[in-house]
Amino acid sequence: MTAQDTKEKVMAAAIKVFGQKGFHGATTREIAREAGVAEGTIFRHFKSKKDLLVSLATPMVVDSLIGLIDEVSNRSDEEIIKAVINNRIKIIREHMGIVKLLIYESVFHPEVQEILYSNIISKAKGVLEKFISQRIQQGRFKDVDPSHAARCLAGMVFMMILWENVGLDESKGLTKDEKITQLVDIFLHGMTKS
Amino acid sequence: MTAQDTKEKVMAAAIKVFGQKGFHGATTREIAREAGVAEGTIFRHFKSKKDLLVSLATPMVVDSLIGLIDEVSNRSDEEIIKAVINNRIKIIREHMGIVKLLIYESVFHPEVQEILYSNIISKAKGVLEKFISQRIQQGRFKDVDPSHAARCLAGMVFMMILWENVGLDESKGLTKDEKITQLVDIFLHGMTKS
Amino acid sequence: MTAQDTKEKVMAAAIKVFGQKGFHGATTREIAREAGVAEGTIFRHFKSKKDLLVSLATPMVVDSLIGLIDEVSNRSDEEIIKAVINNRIKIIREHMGIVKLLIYESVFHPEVQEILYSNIISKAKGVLEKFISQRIQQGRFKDVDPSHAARCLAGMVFMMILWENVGLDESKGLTKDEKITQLVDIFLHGMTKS
Amino acid sequence: MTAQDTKEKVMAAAIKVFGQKGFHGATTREIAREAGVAEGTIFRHFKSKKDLLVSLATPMVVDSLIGLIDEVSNRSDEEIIKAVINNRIKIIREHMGIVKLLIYESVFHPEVQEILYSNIISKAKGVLEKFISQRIQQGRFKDVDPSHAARCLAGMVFMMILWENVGLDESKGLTKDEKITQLVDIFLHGMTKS
DNA sequence: GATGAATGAGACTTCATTCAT
DNA sequence: CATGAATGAAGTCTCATTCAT
Repeated sequence: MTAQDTKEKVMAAAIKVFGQKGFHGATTREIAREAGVAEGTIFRHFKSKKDLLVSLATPMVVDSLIGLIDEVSNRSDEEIIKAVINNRIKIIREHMGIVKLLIYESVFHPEVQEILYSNIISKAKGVLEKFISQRIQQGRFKDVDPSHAARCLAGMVFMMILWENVGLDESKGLTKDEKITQLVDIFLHGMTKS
Repeated sequence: MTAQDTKEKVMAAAIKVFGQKGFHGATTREIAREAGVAEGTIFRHFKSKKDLLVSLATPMVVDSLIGLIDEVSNRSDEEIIKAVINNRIKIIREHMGIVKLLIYESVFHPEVQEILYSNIISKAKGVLEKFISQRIQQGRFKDVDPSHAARCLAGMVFMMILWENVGLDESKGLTKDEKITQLVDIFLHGMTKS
Repeated sequence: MTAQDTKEKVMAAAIKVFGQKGFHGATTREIAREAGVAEGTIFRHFKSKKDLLVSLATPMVVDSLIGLIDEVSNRSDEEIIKAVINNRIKIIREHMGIVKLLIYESVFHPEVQEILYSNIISKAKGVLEKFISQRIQQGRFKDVDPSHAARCLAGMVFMMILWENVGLDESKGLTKDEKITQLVDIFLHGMTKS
Repeated sequence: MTAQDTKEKVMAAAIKVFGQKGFHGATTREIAREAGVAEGTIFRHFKSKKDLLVSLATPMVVDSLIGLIDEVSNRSDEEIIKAVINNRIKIIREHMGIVKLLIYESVFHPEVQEILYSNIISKAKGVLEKFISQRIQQGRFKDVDPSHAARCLAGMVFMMILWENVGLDESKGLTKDEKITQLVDIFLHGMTKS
């Protein structure tokens, strides 16, 4: 077992326990137990509990977010946006624990917010923004603020996931796919009947 | 100074301190100091720190949410939705401390989530849903799931506010009003140029 | 409602609550509630919680303990001792709450011990001692230390009651009367078969 | 210094401080100071203050109580009973602090009562009961309830110790040995002169 | 005299962090 | 490097007692 292995075991355990209990709710004891190491070992690899939290925001989710648009750029708007959304949803679902955690803690820990924003959100938003800007320049989208529009779309998606995750989602009729289809349709063509 | 006054002072202080530090980050000592009472006094009025948190979710925001739709029902869709959104934003901005608090704490405290949902969200969503359902029946909106559509709109608004509040909002050009206008336009007519 | 009434209500409540929870386990709040008065009222009548405890040891049980021997002095030893025991048991049962309380608190509160001893026990023991001394002088009892003998008898009775009260008394066969009969028989004639 | 050593130091300190002040009267701070450890250390070894109390009832007194009768079984009744009593007295005197404590707390903590009864009292009483039963079967003791008789003897002894311990024992004349002799004599042959 | 809200010292307990092994 | 016992500051909460009404 190398030192790096130990470090990764601790980080994996931290994601799990932080994700379930939040930063303050989690104890180093529980993280250590989950990782199968002694409590002291954590502090060999991370200066403090907070340092451990911050370290989680850096490399993890980021890498799978990029290099998506190009592969699909010759399809229809609807297909592209759906692909982006599906990719995002997949990532968020896979990493729900840490995503919830980072969002939550970012409110109270500015450094987490900073990392969250610059590493994850700005990149994700950039992908959408670039796409929207293109379409506006091509005259195919209305002349709205691309950043604002990207956030509108992100907001719809995010709330959809939030709602599912809350366990209070009573919209019985729609499958996940139908929800995404309707959502994209609203974004592209609005609610008003032509 | 009546007992009720004291209780309210404590609640006001709790909103402030919880809002700044989060539930775990806040200490009863600081809340007491902020309220100008002894620490023990808090526990005359609230069984525990958590009870204090939960009590904040109950009466506060809820009451100003209702009785809005009827007054404006003979205006255009755009005006109605804008009115709803503006009303909601005003309320959220006024109570930003507690709203942030409740949303964030609801992630780790199921009872807060429950209260938040049943007291605040479900009512707010109901207003929108009813309106959307009407329009669908009148054949003026597409036949989407009203609950889902309402959540899409709410998501856009919510993320807009979130973004403003995070202090990372770099969208230079748009005033708040313009943002709402664009947002409602996207919701009603979509991104695609006719 | 006179001041004296209030004081007595508080004392009665204190006997009950102290008896159930012990001195430290009882709270003035609960005593006040049990007495149907405000918490502050207790301190109008008693300097402190401990003062309330001590006040309970003084007048209550004492008075019914005396004036017994003379009335029965021309009966048999067995009858006399049984009469004394039954009288004592009756009193203890009637006042079980406070008796338990005083005995137990006397372990950690010397002043309660002092009061318990001088007001209650010494008088009760005196009755037995005087009787035993008489019998020794008459040559009908062995020449043992009367005080010691009295304590032996008291110990037997006391443990019998204690045992009953603990709820772990598994001696199925014997009625209370038979137990007393056997006990007195042991005291008077011993275990050894003639 | 092993973990076990620390645990034992804490238990020893707890016996001392609980014994002096009672469960509620003792503070974990004082126990820690007495044990020479930090307050937090107590809670590494015991879940709570009450857990510490309960742990004291388990192993301590019990082990020295057994294996006594057999060694002396070919002596006279008087010698046997005296041996039992002396053994018991020795143990109780050695552990007076904890014995007082457990008796006291057992009144208010049912789990302590349970432990006290099943671990200590039932075993001690069993020794006596078995002996008395034997004698009854052999026709050497009267046909009384052995359990009841054992409690009578125990009551005499217990009150004798209690009295000594109270510091109010004014029986000047008798040595401890004489007291035991008289006590056993009363139990075996009663008060009545043959 | 009675009330009960307020007090604040101090109780028990948790937990991130250190350090000798 | 890893361990885990020990630490002690800091947290929540209790409760006897006071005092303005």
